[in-house]
Amino acid sequence: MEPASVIEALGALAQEHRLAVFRQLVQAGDRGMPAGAIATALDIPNSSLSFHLTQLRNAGLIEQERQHRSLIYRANYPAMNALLGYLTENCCAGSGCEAESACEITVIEGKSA
Amino acid sequence: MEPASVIEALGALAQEHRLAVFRQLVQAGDRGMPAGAIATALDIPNSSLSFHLTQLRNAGLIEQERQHRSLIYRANYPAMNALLGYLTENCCAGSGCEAESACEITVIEGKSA
DNA sequence: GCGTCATTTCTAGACTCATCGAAGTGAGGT
DNA sequence: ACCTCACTTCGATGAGTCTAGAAATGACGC
Repeated sequence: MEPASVIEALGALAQEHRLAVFRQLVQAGDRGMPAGAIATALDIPNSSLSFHLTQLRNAGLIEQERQHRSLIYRANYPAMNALLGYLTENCCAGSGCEAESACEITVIEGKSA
Repeated sequence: MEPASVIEALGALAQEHRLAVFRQLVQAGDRGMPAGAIATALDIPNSSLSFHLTQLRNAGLIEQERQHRSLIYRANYPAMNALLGYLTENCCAGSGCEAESACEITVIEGKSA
C-alpha cells in the first residue's frame, strides 16, 4: 500500500459521518446496505451521504453494487486490512517492537496488499 | 478510546507531512528527535513543522519533552495501539470475523486503552 | 411511454486546514 | 546583562472540505 493511498484512506475515515458509515457497513457484513438505509440509520441527508460514500469509495474502503433500484454498499475488508497492515508495519518495522514501550499488535495474514 | 479521539488521531495521520513525521518518530524510537532534526530530515520549514507537531500532539500521538535548548518529540506507542485497537475492534466486533472475507488482524494486548 | 422511487450530480455558501515569513519566547553561554 | 540558538506563535493568504437543497439520472412497474 502506497503512502498516498494510506493518507486517502485515513482521511476518509477521519470524519464523523464517514467513520459512522464505515462502521455501519462493517456491521452489516457481506450483505451490505443500500444508500437509503444508511441515510435513515444515521440521519444524514441523501446528498450529504452520497458525498461521503463517494469519498469512501475513492479511498477504496467501500464498494458499490447495483441491486434493482438500490445501490448496495459494502465494506471492503481487504482494504481495511491493508491499511491496518501499513500502520502496524510502520509501527513495528523500523524500531524495536519487542520492547514493552513499542506496539504489540501482530498481523496474522496479508501484511502487504 | 472515544470516537472523537479516533477521528482526531486519524485526521492527524491523514496528512503527508504528519504521517512522515510520525513515521520518523516511530523509527527514532524512545530516544525521540528534536524539532530541528525532524525539520532537516523531512525538509519542512520550521513554522510549518511546528504546526504539524502541535496537531499530532493534540491528537495524543506524540509527546514533547524539553531537553536543554531542544524540544524532543517522541511517538506515543500506547496511543497508536489504542487507535489500531479501536479500528480492529470495529472491524471484528460487529460482524463475523471468522469468515475469510472479514478482517484477520488480532490484537495481542491492550485492546482498550 | 409515463410516473415513481432511489440515488447521484450540481451548485453555492460557510467553514476549516495548510503554508510560511516575520516576530516573539525561553534556555544557555559568556 | 547581553547574545545566540531552538523553537513556537502570529497573521495573512490560498486551497480544500462539508453541507444540503434543487435538479438530473437510472431502474422499475404498469
